[in-house]
Amino acid sequence: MLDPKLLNKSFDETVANLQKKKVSADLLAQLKDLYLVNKGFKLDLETAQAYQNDKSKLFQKLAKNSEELNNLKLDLANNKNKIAELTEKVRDSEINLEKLLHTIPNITSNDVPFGNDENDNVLLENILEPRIFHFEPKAHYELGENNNWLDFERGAKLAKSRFTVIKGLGARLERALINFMLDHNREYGFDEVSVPIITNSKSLFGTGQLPKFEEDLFKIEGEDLYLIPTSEVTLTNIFNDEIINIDQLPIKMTAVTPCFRKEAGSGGRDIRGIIRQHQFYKVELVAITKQEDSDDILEKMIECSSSMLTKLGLPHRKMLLCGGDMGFSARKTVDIEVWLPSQNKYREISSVSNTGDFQARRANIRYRDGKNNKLAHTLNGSSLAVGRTLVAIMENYQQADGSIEIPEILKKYL
RNA sequence: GGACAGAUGGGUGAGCGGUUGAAACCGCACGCCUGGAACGCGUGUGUAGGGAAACUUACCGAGGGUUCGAAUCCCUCUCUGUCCGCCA
Repeated sequence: MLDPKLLNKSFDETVANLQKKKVSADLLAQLKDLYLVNKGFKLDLETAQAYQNDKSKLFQKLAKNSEELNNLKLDLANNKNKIAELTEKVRDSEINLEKLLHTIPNITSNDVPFGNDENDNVLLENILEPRIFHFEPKAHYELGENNNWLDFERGAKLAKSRFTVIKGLGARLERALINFMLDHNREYGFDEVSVPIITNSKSLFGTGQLPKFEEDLFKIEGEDLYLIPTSEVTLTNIFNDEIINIDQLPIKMTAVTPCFRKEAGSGGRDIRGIIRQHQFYKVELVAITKQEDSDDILEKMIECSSSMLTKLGLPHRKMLLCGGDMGFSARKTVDIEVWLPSQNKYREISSVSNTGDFQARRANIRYRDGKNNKLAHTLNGSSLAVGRTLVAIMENYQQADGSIEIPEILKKYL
């Protein structure tokens, strides 16, 4: 959540910054007005409350049925009505303020470039050269069916389209990848955590999925519960409404969970194969840090994910996202894209973001720094989407005869 | 799912409808004591908002209600514990 004080104290700067994320200046001006109106009502309310509190103390001193007491009663009855009115006004103005505030994305870090979409992202680094094929490389869905790893029809039969049954060596490879990734992350200092994959609206609000992106989530009927779209939600919210002791920071966690996404609005994109599914495993990294440490830890998380691809021998590149391509909660995001020979291009396989205090303000995650409680910084990153890694291995390690070689490092996990 | 019990500050735990934002103890911080420490003694120590400050408002699981005044009374909900049921 945006700090509403920013609108009051440095309005122009904030407007300029949020232009990167396509937030209009009008909207922010409106937000500032709402903030000031609400503040005014609050002040009036507090004054009336102070009056009521103060005068109520006199009741113990005044004689029963005295004229003074009766007058006071009348006076306070009036004041009470006034309080009720003002309470209403404060509440209404607050609802209006929050409704708008909750839909404003995070401000971006200064080094985030302007831009509209993925074409304006900035290449940071290429790692490993794509292999040269002496035959026409097949798409993973073709390889998957030929090798009897991927069964799309049965997946659709069991649930619907965008669900897939993974079988045989494909299934074992998926599990091997998960184990390999978790071990790798532990070497980078991330403690393994096992979290619920169902979560409530409060947690989803905390990390920014709600209220704006409800249509992307699978909701449990009749309950305030949703399937998680990423374990970022449950990992980060482990600490919601808590004050963390500073010597526990940074907290670095990793988890594997299935993730569930409705993919509303993704239209016909990636309809073939397992690139875009309603359910997929993802190994996640989450860090909770001191304010001054988050930039460094972002770099380490990017390195953690990138080196994992290097170990797997998969060519990839790091892209600094432009404002227009960034997510709602992010202050700075670096995507890692893996080479897919069949598409002859790089596709997102990991996204690592520093959200600054945006999620911490929503989820109320703080740490004690001496006498002060400060909002923590939270970061998250896919330490690779498992399904997409499987895709990348299939395509990059395919042989002329249609078989798939197993990356050396995974052999001990099979 | 059924029955009962409970929810108070960093922790344990008192709280009568009005000097209780909250006793006491523990913890923590600082000071004194000491060569240094322990012990002991003293002082301080919740969160959030507003304000330059003085100060002020809200918060005792959450939300409502009664009252001039609610941690305290009433209602609803949530969670936790115990017992029963059901189970991986």
